[in-house]
Amino acid sequence: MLDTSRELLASGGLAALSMREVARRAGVTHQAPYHHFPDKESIVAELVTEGFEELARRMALANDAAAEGGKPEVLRRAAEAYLGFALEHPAVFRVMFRPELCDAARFPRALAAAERARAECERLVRIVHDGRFSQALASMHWAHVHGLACLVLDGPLGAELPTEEARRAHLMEASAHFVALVVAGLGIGQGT
Amino acid sequence: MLDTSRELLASGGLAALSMREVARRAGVTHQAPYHHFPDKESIVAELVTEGFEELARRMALANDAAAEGGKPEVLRRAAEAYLGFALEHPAVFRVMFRPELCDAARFPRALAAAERARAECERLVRIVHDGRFSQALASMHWAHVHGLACLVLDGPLGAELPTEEARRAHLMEASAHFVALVVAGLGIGQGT
DNA sequence: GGTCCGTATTGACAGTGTCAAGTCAATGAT
DNA sequence: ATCATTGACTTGACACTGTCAATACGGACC
Repeated sequence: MLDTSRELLASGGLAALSMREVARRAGVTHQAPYHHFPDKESIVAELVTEGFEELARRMALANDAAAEGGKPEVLRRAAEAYLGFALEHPAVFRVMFRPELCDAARFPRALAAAERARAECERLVRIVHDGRFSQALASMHWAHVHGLACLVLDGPLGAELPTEEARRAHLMEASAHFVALVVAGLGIGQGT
Repeated sequence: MLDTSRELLASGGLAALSMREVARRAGVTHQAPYHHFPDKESIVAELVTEGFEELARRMALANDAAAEGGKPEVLRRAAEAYLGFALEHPAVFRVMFRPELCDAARFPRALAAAERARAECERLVRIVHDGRFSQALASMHWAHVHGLACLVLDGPLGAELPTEEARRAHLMEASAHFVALVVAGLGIGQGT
């Protein structure tokens, strides 16, 4: 059932995800899905929750690389994690950042999952900036990867980078510039 | 007519923008708008076009500050221009980056306007990086402001920064960090 | 055996975008 | 002056959506 919803969302975007269509694909009448989900928003919320959980998982894995690879490696892997998720699940990613589709007050699980991803972002900031943290710094890091993801999915970059490899390569190149700036900035601020 | 559409979009998001509602507000029947716009997509496309034109205008103004203020000032003003537009016209901004709502092939004007904004971004890169340009560099800069805008409009930042002043302040603080990194990176690469 | 509950069905309602045809006034050419 | 054309609008329909209401079925439990 959720699988069907995921397929619909992935194939035709949010417009293709309709209660009646998932019922059709399940071979039941249009009202049957309402016994498993109170309304359409609940289905979307479930997909959003799963999305944030998966994203947080990937971000956590990237942050765990701090021990072996050092700060540049953490930044590289974090970007790879975030952008990899966006490229592999574009439709889910888009829906995750449209709060009007999934009221936070009604779906605390979705909010908690998003909070988890955010916590990983905060962890990254502390790792990279030697324990220091500010919301502005976190926003800067998050905005970098998020902006890249948005631009390649729905912006001008997406139109002219047709293959997934081209997109990945371009994103990692742009991200490498950012990482270089950050490590250079760290080097100026102090040693290491 | 377009004014009504803008109001609806601004007040209740894309969901509130319906052909029948603009007809209602104009005091005519539901079919009348179809004599001025072939379909709903055309209205959205018009709003998107205007949006990109205004955005490009603001970006151009920011870039023109190169003569007086130097690179950091250009970067600051560019961020202010982009984020200011997003904060002042959130609903239009959101629609501008949802290509499924406005087929580029059908609406070349919208595409041209978007291209103009992009050209201003390229101009900024050349100004800041002493004439050098790469798509990856441009993506990095664009992603920074675009990511910030998306996060504050629809992401976790938006929920806890209720007033517009708080949002503006936070965005400019995050952006200042980025600008500092860029100028630091430039200082390392060469003199100046 | 009877009751309850989860699952499914049928049928309806309001709302949407959009097609098709018809009305009606103004305009311009013959 | 008459007539055809054009543009703005109306009426009426269709298919589609999410959702509410009432109804049926079938197994679990007392």
